[in-house]
Amino acid sequence: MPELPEVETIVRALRPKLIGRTICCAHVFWPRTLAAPQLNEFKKRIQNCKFAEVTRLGKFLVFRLQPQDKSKASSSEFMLLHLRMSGSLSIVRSGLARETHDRAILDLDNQTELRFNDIRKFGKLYLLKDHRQITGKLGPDAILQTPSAEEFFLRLHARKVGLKSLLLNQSFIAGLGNIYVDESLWMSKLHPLSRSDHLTRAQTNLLLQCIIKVLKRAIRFSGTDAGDGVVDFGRNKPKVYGREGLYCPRCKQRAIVRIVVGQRGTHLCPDCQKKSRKRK
DNA sequence: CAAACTCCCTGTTAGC
DNA sequence: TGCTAACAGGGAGTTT
Repeated sequence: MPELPEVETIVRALRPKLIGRTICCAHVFWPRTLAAPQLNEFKKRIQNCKFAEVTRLGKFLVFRLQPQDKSKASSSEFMLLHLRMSGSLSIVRSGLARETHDRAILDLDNQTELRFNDIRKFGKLYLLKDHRQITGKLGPDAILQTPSAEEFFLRLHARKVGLKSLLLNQSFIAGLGNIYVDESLWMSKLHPLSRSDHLTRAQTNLLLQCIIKVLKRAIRFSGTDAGDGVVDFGRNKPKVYGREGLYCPRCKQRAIVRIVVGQRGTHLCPDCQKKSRKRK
């Protein structure tokens, strides 16, 4: 499940291979992958565009494309891609047989292809003149736009929700998914159901530091091995995620438990992560 | 406003 | 062995 560190890793790998390449032709094999515009217009507008920038915002991949047709006005196009659960990208030499779950392919001008493969078909592709249309709904990117400690405290206190739900909410902070929320809460010894407006300044400061630490470590390791066989991003192993029944690596007193929070499997140490008492 | 539920999907796994 | 049902989950949308 690609979250911020995995998407960052993908961006870094793709950037040198894509910058300067021109798209010759686009193919979409699963229509619902393309969120906007319609297929005909997508193919027409993306053809002869050159990759000018490869970045990300939250979990969105953001490709800035420069149209090459001299006849057209040459304002940038933005191709946005959200990998959701099972999406992945690869660059292969052209002419190879299509893989089973390939949903879209861009033919490039150097005998290679950019392929989007997505088993579960949840991924979404956009081509937009103004990417703020989509990315404008995102909260600050956890790494690229890290909020100040004060801002973080105030925003947590502006809401009255369970911590985990809020950290998963991309309009609150962008980039965290199920794994890194569980890991960040464990590291900061906070309970996923603690209310966001009950945290002290010390706690919100610590939480912010832990989020940054967890994400940067994962980026350093090119992602996290969730142990689900879907993604193998190296040797960065989670401390609690997917480790139900195993001893907490910090206190070594209690086994990790799994609860459900907002329909998401949630892993925590019942000893380290006590739910904070309600303040009177 | 917050929480709960539904939908989109398919590979994996538990249960019979 | 072979089948079916449950499950996983990001995010948008709907209902309570």
